[in-house]
Amino acid sequence: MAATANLKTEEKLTRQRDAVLQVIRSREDHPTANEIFQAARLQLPTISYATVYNSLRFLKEAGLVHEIKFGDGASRYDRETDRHDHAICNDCGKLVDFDLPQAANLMQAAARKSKFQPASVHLTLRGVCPECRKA
Amino acid sequence: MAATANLKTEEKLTRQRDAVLQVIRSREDHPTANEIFQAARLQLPTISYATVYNSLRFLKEAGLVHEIKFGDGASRYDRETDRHDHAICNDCGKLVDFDLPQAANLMQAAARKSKFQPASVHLTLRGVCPECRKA
DNA sequence: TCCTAGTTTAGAATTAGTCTAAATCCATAG
DNA sequence: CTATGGATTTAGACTAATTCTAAACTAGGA
Repeated sequence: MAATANLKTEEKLTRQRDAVLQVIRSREDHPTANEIFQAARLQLPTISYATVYNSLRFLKEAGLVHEIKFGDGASRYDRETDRHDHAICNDCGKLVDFDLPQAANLMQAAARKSKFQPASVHLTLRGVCPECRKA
Repeated sequence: MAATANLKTEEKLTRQRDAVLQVIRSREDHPTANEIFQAARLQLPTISYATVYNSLRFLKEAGLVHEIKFGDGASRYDRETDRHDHAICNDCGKLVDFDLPQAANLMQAAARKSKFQPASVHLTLRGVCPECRKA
């Protein structure tokens, strides 16, 4: 029941939604909607593209997955829902999670400068990943 | 000639490219390619969509404008090319620039954690803008 | 069992951006 | 002054990601 712990009683983790969730939880990387669709189809051959998107929206709103958008192509989905930061490789596009607690501490300073009521902060490093550095 | 100061001798700031640059420089906000196209057409009625995109790529590579991608719809373009951070309103999508020099100082720490060779860092605050907070 | 609300499905529609090929521009060589 | 060729512009076709639509399906309560 761990998977449903965050769900309100009226929310249902249907077969399709669970399949999408399991795909994301089973992967180390950050799959796109299309990659999730391909993988989910192995379990549930009739699942449709639209259902994958519907399920992703549902899971996101339930706080079970995290969406990462960088504008470079498709959104990616992350099983890690705690606050964290990202590094993106300028050469190959590889996306890596890491946590820099100091970044979280800058939220108040950022709120002061921008006059926004803060909700979250997120730091993005752009650079070259270890693999591309070698090549 | 300030506009062309950064251009290599073989690069040309054509009429179309200059029109696109002037649109971006004349605005306080961060227009999308489509908004730039609409505005540029007032000056240069035959300019095409593709030329706006070609010009934006050219200006970006020349370092005269900055592209901001958040995955929420279209890329936005910014006349501010120095390093800076952004706040995005979760309610209305408003995008605001600010500079938090402390964020730049986290580049080395982020590089260490991620093992990337760092190129740039950028902090994003999500929250509610002053206008939406009132409403 | 029947009803209804919510969910899933397939495919059409939309949106942002890129590609292509023909037309045009413009600097320079003759 | 004119011809030439490389770069640029144009219009529209194309692609990729995502959302929308409407019909079919499903599960739980009366």
